[in-house]
Amino acid sequence: MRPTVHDIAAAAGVSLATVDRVLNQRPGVRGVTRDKVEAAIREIGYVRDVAAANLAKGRTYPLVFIVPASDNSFMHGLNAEVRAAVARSPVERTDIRTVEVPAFDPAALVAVLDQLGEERPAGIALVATDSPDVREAVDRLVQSGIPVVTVVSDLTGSLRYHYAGVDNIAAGRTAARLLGRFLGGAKGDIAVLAGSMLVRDHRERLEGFASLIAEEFPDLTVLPVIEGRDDPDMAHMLVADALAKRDAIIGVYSLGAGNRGLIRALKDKAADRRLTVVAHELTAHTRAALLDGTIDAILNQDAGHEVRSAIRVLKAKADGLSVIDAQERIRLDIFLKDNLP
Amino acid sequence: MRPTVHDIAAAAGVSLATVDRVLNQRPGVRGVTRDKVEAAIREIGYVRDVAAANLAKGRTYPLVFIVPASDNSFMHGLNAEVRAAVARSPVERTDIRTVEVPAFDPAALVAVLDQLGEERPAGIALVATDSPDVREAVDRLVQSGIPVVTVVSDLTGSLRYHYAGVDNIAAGRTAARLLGRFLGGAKGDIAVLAGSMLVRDHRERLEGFASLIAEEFPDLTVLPVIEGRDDPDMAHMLVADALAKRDAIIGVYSLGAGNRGLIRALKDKAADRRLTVVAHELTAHTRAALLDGTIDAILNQDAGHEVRSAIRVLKAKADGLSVIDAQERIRLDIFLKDNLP
DNA sequence: CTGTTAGCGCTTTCAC
DNA sequence: GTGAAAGCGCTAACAG
Repeated sequence: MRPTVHDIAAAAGVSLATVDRVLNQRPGVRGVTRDKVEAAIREIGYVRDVAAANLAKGRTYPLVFIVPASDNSFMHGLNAEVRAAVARSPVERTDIRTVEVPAFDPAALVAVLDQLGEERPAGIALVATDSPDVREAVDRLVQSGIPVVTVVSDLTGSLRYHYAGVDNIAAGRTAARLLGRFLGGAKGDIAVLAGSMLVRDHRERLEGFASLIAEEFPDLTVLPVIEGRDDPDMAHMLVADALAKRDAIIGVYSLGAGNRGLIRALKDKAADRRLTVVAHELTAHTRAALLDGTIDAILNQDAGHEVRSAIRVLKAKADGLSVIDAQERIRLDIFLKDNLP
Repeated sequence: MRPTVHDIAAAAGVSLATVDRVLNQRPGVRGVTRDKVEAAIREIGYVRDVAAANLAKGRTYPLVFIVPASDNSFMHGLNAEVRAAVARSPVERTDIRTVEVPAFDPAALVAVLDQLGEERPAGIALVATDSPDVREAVDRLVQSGIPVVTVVSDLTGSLRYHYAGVDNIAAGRTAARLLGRFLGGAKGDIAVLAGSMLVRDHRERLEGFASLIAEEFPDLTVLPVIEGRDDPDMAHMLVADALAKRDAIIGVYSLGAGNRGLIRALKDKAADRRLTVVAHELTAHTRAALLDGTIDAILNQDAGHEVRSAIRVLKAKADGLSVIDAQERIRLDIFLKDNLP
């Protein structure tokens, strides 16, 4: 049988209450007593039973998920995953609420964050829009004792506790190598479609992509980025336009969302020429396009994993527990036609 | 506040003990009473607090992990992950023991399985060697009430409860497409290195690989498979031999373990010719080879994920709980130089 | 500062 | 068949 608080109490010659105070670093214990108890804990090899502790506390953790109100499949998927987590929350002693904010709008995000500072939930997860104001708002929250984790897009330089998302520079580089190798030494232009350079994930993907192309595929030219604001219609228009104007385009890298529009534009052109295409985010649309050959490879981040990970990390933090690092690493999935889930 | 057993008892006008009997489908309750309680449970929307239940039961789950005693990095890694799980087990109310069996030896595996039938652990995870005897031994266990899950290599047609591993046919097809596209339409032979055709995972990878090459890359010829028994030295010898004999080899697919030997053979030949290589399993050796350009892509299964998943599934089964399917899907990781963890 | 006591939600004797 | 009561390991009032 594992040692319990009773064993510690007996070994240290104190009461349960005192053991509990030491265990939870609560005040009201003399230094000597504390030392005695701590020694007993160590000698006896005690490990706290978190389940029992949580049962006794009867506490549930109010968590808040802030997600952008973007009308694209990726964000819909992310929302669905958060809802699934909400459905599971009674079992997990969490009480999750979601808040929608306009996409790419730092001011709106700051307003929500500041308001949450009043509410004081046990933790906050957000898809960060990268701006100094947001960074400051997050830092205020953290300093007031509310742990914050970023999901999908990070906020480096801030005090956020954790980032549940992929390494976007690596993602860009991976896309570049895939595109370069699939093109097999051909010479030509590459069109890049992004959502907005305001979010860090998109900026980083572009950066990684451009640098690897420059380093290893000098015959390829990366054209100026097209910003489609993750909006299908806008993406369609801009890509169609680019393809019409530029005959030298032999490949496309779509690093944001709104791929529905991209795919439409590619199909319009299908008769004219065969492009090699790498896109981000597996959705119903990109999946179909991968299967029918319009897209050659899809890079993906598992939104479900990101949401579950963010929650696990926030909960562990609240419980003062550690997590399994490997389990919280969000990997970059590469999907070809053959390994779709 | 969530409804508890007390609420059910009150609503149904019975005692806690009776509610508990109904909840755990134990005998000793009249049909009428049972119905009354079940109605109350339904109306009140009760969900059992598993943590509390487990606390009261004080039960821990004895689980057994059977792993092959293969001397290659992948199996070492798998072993390490099992040990890590063992280290975590006090916290998770599991009591995990590992048993080593000789690799590719159905008889030895059967002996161990039969012996475990006596011991009656709460669940068994094994890396299956595919043979009718093993299948029967597993079926005997399952029929005697011990849930069994397969890890890494499956045992289809058996009564195993779950498989924690990748889809190996898809893995083979993915390797084929990657190799085919990287080779960019070249004509030549492809050497295939496997461990043994006795394990299902290797057979399936080969099958997927050969079929996709045949379908989509008719200019490539898949040579008869080389069986290196996942042994570095044996692999080295056989591959070196094949490369020396066959000048038309332009690509290599290594679908098993023992890549240390393969890499050595490839490096010996490095001066002569540039091969395109896809290998399975990310280890210190394959990682280095990917970075230095000896290997072009690595397909991987996350052993840590497999082990954790097997345990979660077994535990959930023992607790009568359900799992999050997406979380238990073991994906095929594709690593290029740029997205290594 | 320290100890006593009564639970958290569930299971499990042991009576009736 | 059914119920009362004790207890799993921990926390939280409330006394002293």
